[in-house]
Amino acid sequence: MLPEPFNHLPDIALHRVSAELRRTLFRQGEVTKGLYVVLSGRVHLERVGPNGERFVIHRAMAGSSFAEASVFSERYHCDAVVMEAGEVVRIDKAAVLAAFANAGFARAYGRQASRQIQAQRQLLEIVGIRSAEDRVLAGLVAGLLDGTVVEFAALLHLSHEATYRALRALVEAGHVVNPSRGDYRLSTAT
Amino acid sequence: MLPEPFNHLPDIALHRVSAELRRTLFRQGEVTKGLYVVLSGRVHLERVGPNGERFVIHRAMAGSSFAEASVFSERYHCDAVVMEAGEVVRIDKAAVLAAFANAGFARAYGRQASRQIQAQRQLLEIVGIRSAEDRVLAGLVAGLLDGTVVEFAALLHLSHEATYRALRALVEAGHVVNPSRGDYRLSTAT
DNA sequence: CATTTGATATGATCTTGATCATATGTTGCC
DNA sequence: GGCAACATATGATCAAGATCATATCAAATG
Repeated sequence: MLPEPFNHLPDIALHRVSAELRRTLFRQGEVTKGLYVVLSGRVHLERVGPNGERFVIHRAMAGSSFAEASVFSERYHCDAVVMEAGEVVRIDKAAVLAAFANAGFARAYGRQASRQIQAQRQLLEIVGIRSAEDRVLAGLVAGLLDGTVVEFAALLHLSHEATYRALRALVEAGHVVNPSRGDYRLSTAT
Repeated sequence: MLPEPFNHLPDIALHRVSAELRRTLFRQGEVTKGLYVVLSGRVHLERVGPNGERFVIHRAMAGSSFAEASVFSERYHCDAVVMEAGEVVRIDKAAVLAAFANAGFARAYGRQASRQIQAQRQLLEIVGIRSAEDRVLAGLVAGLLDGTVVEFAALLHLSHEATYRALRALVEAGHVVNPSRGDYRLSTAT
């Protein structure tokens, strides 16, 4: 099943695409067909610099969509390369454009988009915090530590070593409690 | 005039709010009234930690909107504080929700939102690049240097000194040309 | 025109987090 | 049980960028 809001769309608009490792799904400059949803695997969006340098613009993981903006533009502005084989679905741009006439779809789209924007803004502010300790604390307040510390560290753009040390320092400062190995949470007291 | 897509909305939905310095427009936990557009001045969204630490979640500048997600939720999840006096407009959530029934508004919203998401994803990837030189180069490729170098540096979460040095190094390496003081652009040749 | 403000630019120093290394704990698997 | 893979955890070293300092240049202001 597709994630919101794309589950509102008719099946006719969906196309399973083969996503074997290293395959390029579309290239910068090509005419847009639509957006994509990653059901499993990973896809990188890359932009090519004037001298051929490749920059990763986005890493799409299972459950997320990419190239949403292509629905509103003529040409893709980056390349999409499969970094881990999996299932990927393409959704026709015409179908999405048409679906905006449906208020249910439109609201679902708006809800998803505004939440994502909010989350990204927050993350951008957090990764902008210089001090590892402050950054980790902000990440905790934002509720970003739900999986492993390693994942949390990657999200914060910190090495996991620095993250462990910051967590330890926060525990010693009394801001965080560490009830058991690998379990960190904000201390409610003081 | 309001920025897209909010210029599609009827005037009745708009309310000018007084935005003098330090004023709090809404607080975490309050019932949502709607989203806001900053016409001039600056507004910070702040989240308060369990021990009263304040974290900036977002800095809304002239021409941008904030609290868009409040349209889809019951309560504000952060505080909004005016950091620089200016003109701020509130837009009723009911009006926005209703406007999604209008395909023109819905598409305009979708276009704006998807572009913003794309831009933020790209910025998140760029600020995640450790090396100052690579980060600056990626920023240049992304076309982020349109204003001053100081603004560019802030966007990249780099000190402006480090940014100037990276630009100098890129010029010396032949990746960037510096035709005149303060003017940097990617070199097209080799 | 003199002054102020902010951007550009670069040098010197120092702090901090990246990196490398190592050890233990936990989980799943055959 | 033994092994592999990975998360947790912490120590040591080092490089890179932050910070502080200083100078020049440009534009705006009175």
